[in-house]
Amino acid sequence: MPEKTNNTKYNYGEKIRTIREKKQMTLKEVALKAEVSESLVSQIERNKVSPAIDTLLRLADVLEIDLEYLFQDYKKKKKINLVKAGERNKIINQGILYEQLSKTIDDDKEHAIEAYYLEIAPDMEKGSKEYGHRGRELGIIIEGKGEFIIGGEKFDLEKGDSISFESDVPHILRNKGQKTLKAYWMVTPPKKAFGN
Amino acid sequence: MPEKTNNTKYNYGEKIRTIREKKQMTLKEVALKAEVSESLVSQIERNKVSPAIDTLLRLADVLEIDLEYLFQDYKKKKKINLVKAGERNKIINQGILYEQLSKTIDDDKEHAIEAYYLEIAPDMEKGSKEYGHRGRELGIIIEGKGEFIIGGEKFDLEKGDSISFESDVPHILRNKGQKTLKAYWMVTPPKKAFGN
DNA sequence: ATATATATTAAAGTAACTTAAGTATTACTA
DNA sequence: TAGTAATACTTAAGTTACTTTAATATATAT
Repeated sequence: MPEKTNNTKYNYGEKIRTIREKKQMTLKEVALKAEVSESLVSQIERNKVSPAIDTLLRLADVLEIDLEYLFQDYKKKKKINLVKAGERNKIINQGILYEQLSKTIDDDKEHAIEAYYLEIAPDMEKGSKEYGHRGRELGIIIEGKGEFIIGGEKFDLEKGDSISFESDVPHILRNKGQKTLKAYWMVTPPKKAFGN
Repeated sequence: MPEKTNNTKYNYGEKIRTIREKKQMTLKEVALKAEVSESLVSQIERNKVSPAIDTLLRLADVLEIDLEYLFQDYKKKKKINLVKAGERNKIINQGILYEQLSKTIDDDKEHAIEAYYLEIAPDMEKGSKEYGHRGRELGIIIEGKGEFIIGGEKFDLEKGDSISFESDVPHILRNKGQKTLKAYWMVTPPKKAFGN
């Protein structure tokens, strides 16, 4: 009869144990600081239980790690990702041209930077309705005149201007000129970095 | 007698409820997809319980949010950072011109993207000096011809090419043309380290 | 008013968590 | 070479609390 184990996917138990051992701390020591029982830490590290989030937060605090670390995929390969100018993947969505500057590998979006070259026709706009996506965006205007509205503020953007902001604040980029608005646009980290 | 509530610090319950309502999903719908009871979701959203991490992961998945979002501090100011074309901070270092595309605010290491406009004179090169710099970089060639050497591989770069890679792999960008090599360059700062 | 849908509450269940005892390893002493 | 003690970790049983089932409330609509 097989033993019960949880979360083979992330295996955060082993990660916790590894970190604890690197720090040369004992179960007792960690348990004491986290104000939980020594036994519980042992069980968590061996994936015997699915701890309460409060418990996990306390352990992460004691071990000085981000929760994110425990749930990130380690299949990540340090791939070098070259996209030639003529081979950009192009997407047209609602009157806006997106050219991908980093390849999207099929089964994942593991790029720490998602980058696009954008073309927005006159009077068209690019909006966002992302909730809870922690991250930051940065745009660089290459050509044309734009209007950027974010969190009640309005900015006029011209060639060479660059703007960066938190992704989860609703924002709109609108072409206010006569010509096509061209820009580079970057998002980091990509959406859905972990937790799926 | 005051009601029992957990996690006043992060208040992820309210966040979950807010996101669910924005997505116009019902408790039942979320519960069904996450394979937990409707009742439990209700209790979690009102901070009545400290859910198991597995439960929380399922909810995050259904709502398409990062766990991290639920536990980030909201004291962070979501600063909007506009740099006008003519007002870029310029740095010249070893024959290379760097123009900052995002302002560096003193106490703030929170910029997820550090961006530069680069100009490299013929035969000059830009190397990576910093070791253990975790994170990712992305470059876009605007003009000129370059040679990019990373981890034993060599790439020829031309106008419009973009390349991204892990920062901690030693790399060199060299101008191999007759004209000035122009590029945009982006760096994501490292996350909180662990164990070292 | 009846029905339907959404959210909360109460109870019973099950699993996380604690306490306490157990094993194993290491170290010290005779 | 034991023999004892101390340390680190695991296991077992009891307690707490998360989770579910089912009932109740509340609003909206037919």
